[in-house]
Amino acid sequence: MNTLAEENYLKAIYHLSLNDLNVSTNQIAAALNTKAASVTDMLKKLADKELINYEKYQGVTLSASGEKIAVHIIRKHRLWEYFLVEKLNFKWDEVHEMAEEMEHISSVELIDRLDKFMDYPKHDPHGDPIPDRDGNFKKYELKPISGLSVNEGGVISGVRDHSSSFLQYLEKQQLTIGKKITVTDVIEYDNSMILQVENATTHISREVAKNLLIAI
Amino acid sequence: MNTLAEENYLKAIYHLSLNDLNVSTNQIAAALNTKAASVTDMLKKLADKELINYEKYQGVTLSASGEKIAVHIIRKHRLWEYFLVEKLNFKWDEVHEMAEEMEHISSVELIDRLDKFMDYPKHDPHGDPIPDRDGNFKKYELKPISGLSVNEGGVISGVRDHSSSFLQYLEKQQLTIGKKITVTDVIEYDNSMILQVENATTHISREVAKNLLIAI
DNA sequence: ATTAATTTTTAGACAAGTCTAAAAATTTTA
DNA sequence: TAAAATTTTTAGACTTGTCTAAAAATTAAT
Repeated sequence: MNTLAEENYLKAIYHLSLNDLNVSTNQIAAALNTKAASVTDMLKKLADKELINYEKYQGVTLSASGEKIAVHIIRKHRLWEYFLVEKLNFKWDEVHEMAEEMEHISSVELIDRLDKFMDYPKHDPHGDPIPDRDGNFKKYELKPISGLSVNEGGVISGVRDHSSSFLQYLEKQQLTIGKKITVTDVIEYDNSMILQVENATTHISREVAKNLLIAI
Repeated sequence: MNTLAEENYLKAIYHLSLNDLNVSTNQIAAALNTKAASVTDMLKKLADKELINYEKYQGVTLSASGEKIAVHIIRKHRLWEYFLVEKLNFKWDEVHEMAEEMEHISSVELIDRLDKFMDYPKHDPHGDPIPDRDGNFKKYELKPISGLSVNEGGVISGVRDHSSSFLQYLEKQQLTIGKKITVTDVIEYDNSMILQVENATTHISREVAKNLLIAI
């Protein structure tokens, strides 16, 4: 088995790999709130275990086995988040920290039974897809609302910022997963947007629009 | 917060304290599968934090705050065990190791909601009482079957050995929590016992009888 | 009541994971 | 394309929790 620290590094590298093919030491340090020197030390260990492909100064990618572990951790994280919201009635902005701890519970059988208990949910409370026990999940495309023009719209299906302050803001504006929105106006000056959300109208900044995703 | 190692020491000291007023270094080392020297080191740290009362060579007791932490960990352990058996359909002999990991999840709110979700169970799958959120629970008396004479009996309410081999054996003999038993014979030679268990008859060794508990 | 056996503590070492400060490599800029 | 800025790595140190070996304290035995 891998240590807690190793699991957190693999997960961070996985997430960063979605944006950049090669992940840099500094990116990892920022994501894990640690120092570049510490990251270099850990990268050597992960490379020794063949969980990453690492060449000095060139950044890293996950190996097949490293990615498998990362995806399994993400599966656990998202299933526990679903459990916390659907069974224990937490709000979507309250569950991330708890799931950060729970994702390290090791039993595979446990997580498979939890999956079955909840009837194999496909997405977590933030719209992120939940990998199945083999690590497969649709990496289906989402795009930020910021790319839409007037009269375009779609169904809110995910977020790029998982911070509780952002999620609380969305909740208050009724901008939650599954809601249908249409862009009614784009303010040229600051690129903010007026949205029609079911019966209501909301004005959101470009910053918010960039972090709010709809299905393509 | 306390580290994983600290939590495990507090829990071990709590369990050992049920049998002996003062817990020795060697007892702790045996319980945690570690060396006496390591235990001494940790006892100093716990004493610095005022979680235990410790005087060199004299063994330890938990302080009020140490006991509170230990009981809370036990609460979490037993609630997770209940969850695993009642919601995820694990067997009573399969859940201990998983609960050993889950008991360290820190959120108090999570465990209180889990408690509510399961409708405030009073006992875990092995008959051990579950402390409430304030740490209160009936330390009601159980006694081993080995102390019974012919024609005496009671309801199976707990076990002293939580090993999966023992639990599997009991399961096979139908000697599970809630079953009513009566001693029909005691073999003088080896102190083994013949039990009437509902419609069946079973012959158990003294070793088993000492680890199987009934309500007084 | 000494000696012997056992238990517990101390001393010194090691692995994991982190840090700061400085050196080396890479990238950017002029 | 050489100097400047940035990024990454190395070197050495610190903390936590563990270990072995040896010393000290306690308990048991003759």
